[in-house]
Amino acid sequence: MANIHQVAKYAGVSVATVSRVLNDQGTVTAKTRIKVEDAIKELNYEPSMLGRNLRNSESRILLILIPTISNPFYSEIIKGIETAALKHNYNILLCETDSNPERENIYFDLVRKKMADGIISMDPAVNMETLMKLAEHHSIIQCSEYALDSGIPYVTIDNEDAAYRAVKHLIRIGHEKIALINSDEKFLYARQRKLGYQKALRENGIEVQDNYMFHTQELGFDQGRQAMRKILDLDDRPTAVFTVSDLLAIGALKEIHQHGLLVPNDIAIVGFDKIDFSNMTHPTLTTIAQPMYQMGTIAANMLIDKIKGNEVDSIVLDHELIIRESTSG
Amino acid sequence: MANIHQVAKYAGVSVATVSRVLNDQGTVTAKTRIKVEDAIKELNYEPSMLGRNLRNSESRILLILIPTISNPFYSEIIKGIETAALKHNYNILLCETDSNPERENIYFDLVRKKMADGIISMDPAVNMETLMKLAEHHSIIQCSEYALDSGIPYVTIDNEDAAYRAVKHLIRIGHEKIALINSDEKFLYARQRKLGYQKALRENGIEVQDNYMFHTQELGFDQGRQAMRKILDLDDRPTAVFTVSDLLAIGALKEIHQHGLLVPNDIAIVGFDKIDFSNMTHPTLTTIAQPMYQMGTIAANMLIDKIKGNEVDSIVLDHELIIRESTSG
DNA sequence: ATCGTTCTTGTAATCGTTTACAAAAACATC
DNA sequence: GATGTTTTTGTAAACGATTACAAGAACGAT
Repeated sequence: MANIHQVAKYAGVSVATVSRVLNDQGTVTAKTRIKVEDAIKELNYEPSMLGRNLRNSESRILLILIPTISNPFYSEIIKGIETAALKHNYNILLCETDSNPERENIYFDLVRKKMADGIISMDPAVNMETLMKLAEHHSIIQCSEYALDSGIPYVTIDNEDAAYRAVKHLIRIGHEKIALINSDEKFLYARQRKLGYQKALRENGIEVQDNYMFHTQELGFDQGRQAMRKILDLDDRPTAVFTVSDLLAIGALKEIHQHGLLVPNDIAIVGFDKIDFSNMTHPTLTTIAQPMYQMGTIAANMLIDKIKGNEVDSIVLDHELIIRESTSG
Repeated sequence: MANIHQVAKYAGVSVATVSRVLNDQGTVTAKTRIKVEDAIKELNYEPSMLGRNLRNSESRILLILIPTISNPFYSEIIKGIETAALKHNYNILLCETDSNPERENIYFDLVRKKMADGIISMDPAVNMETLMKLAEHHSIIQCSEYALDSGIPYVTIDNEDAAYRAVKHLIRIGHEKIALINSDEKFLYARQRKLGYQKALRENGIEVQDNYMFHTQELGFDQGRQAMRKILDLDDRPTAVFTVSDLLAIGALKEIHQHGLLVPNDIAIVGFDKIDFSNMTHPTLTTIAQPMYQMGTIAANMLIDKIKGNEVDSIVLDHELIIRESTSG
C-alpha cells in the first residue's frame, strides 16, 4: 500500500501539497491538483486513518454503552445514533456491558486510551462514580437513563408524566385495581415511573397498595412472566397491569394466556417503549411511545457538539400514549 | 494528558524502558520497573492507542456489516462476535447498511483506510464484486449468508437440509398443502431453503405448486403479513406454511389471527432462526434453531486468525428443529 | 586488574499524516 | 526590468507509541 510520500514523489510534488488536495484546503493550482489526483489513482492510494488520527489526536469513534443489544428499545436508539454519527464522519463502537462492571471497565479504558472520542451511556447500571470522573476529561452524554446531579448532559423523556398518563388511561376506561410491574428502584426511571403510577391512582381516589407493586431484576420477557404469575396468584386479582417495558408486558401477556384468561377482557395491559414487537403480539399492546430514533440522533449530535468543545444542554423529549388492543375492552 | 516521554523523564529512564514495562516484554529490573510504574501512576498516564496503532499498523477493530440491527437474529450473532473479539483485544464497529450501497461503501472505506482490520459480512445484499476485490488485500469472513465461489471463508448452516427437515415435519404431522414464504431468490439462502422445501415435498409424492410459493423483499413482520394475506386468499388454501424467518412467521401468525383462524388448528406455521421472540408469541413458534451466538464467536475467531495471516477453513454448523405450539395440533 | 558474558538500558528511526513557517513562483505596478 | 504583493509550493517538526541496534553495567572467571 502506498503512502503519502510515494504519492508525492510520483506526482512530483511535496507531501504537503498531497495533503492539501486530500483535504481540500489551502490553495492548489488546477494543474498540480490533477497531477496529484492522477498519482493517487495510479498508485491506488488510500490515506491511512491511523496516521491522520494520531496527528489530529482523535479517533472519530463514538462509544455506545448499552446493557444488552437484545432489547429492541436500544436497537432503535442505536439506529438514530449511527445515522447522526455518520453524517459527521463518526463511527460507533458498540459496547454491551451486560451490566458487568468488568466489561464496563474495558470500554471505559477505550476512551482513556483515545480509542474513542466520547461516550453515549445508556446503561442504567453504569457505575456513576467512574462515569463522573471520566466526564472530567472526556465528552459524555447520558441517553434515556441518567443521573440528574452528575452534571453530565442527558436526553430523556418525562418518565413520571408518561407513567401517569398510562395509568390514567387505565383508570379512565374503568379500572381501579391496577398493578405495577416495575424494575429495580435503584434506577431513576423506575422511581420516576412509580411516582407517576402513584400520582394517577391518588388523584383518582384509589389507594396505592404495596402488594400491587412488583419489581424485577431485568426488563425481559421471563421477568414479565414471573411477575405476572405472582399477580395472578393474588387473592384480590387486579384487572389491569402497567409494566415499565414492552418486554415485561409481553411476558405478562403470555402468562395471562397460559392461564386461560383473555386480554383485555379479563386483564388489561399497558407496556412502555413502543418497540416494534408491541405491534406484533395478539392482542397488540397499548404502550408509551418513546421517540427512540430521535433520542439517538439527538444524543449523537449532543456528543459531537461536546467533543467540539461546545456547551450542551440536556433535553427532555415528548412521549405519547399509543392506545391499542390490550386496553380496548 | 501525559505521554510516554514525560513518563520516561519523570521516572528517569528512556522511553524504550517505559514501553517495555507497558508491554511486559524485554527485560527490566524490578527496581526500574517500580520507578516506571510509580511515574505512570503519578502522572495518571494512559498509553494512547493512536500512537500504538500507527506504529503497529493495526486498529484492533473489526467491522461488522449487517443489513439491520432490528432483526434479533443479528443481535444474537453480534453478541457472540463481541465476546470473542474482546477476548482477543479487538473491538467491534457496528455497521448497518440498510442494504444501501452508499452506506456499504462508507464502511468499506473504513477498512481501506485502515480504520478496521477486517470485516465480518452478514449482509445478504452486499455487493459481492466489491467484497471480493476488497478480500484481495484485506481479511474478510462471511457469516450466515455467503457466496460459495467468492473464495472468502464463511460460517453458516446447511440451509437446504434445515428447510427440508422443517417441511418434512409438517408432512409427518399430516399436512400436504404446504405453502412457502421465501425471501428474494437472489439470496443464496433463499434458493437453498426453497430446494429443501421442494425436496421434502417431492420425496413424499406431493406436487410442488408455483402458486404456493411466495417471495418477499425483506424478512420483516409486515412482509409476513402481506404474504399471508395472499395465501389466505387462495382458492385451495394451504393448511401449513413454512417461512424462512421467524419475523415473517410472526407476521403470518398475526394475519391468520386477524382473519379469525387458529394456529395450528386451521393453519400450522414453521419459522426459521429461533429468535427470542419466537417463544413469546401465542402460540409459540416451531422453528429452526440456528446456533447464532456460536456462529458469532466462530466468525470472530476466524477473522482474527485470518488477520494474523493464517489460512482459515469455512465451517458449516448444525441446526435443529424446535417443535413448539404452532405445529402441535 | 583484565577479559568475556550476560543482562539491562538508551538512542534514534519508524509508522503516515497535518500544518506552521519559509521559500519560491507568479503576477501586477510603475 | 525592478519592486512589491499575492498565490502556490516545499521543508521539517510534530502527534505518541514500538523496536533494531548499540552501548553500558554487572558479574564471574582467570
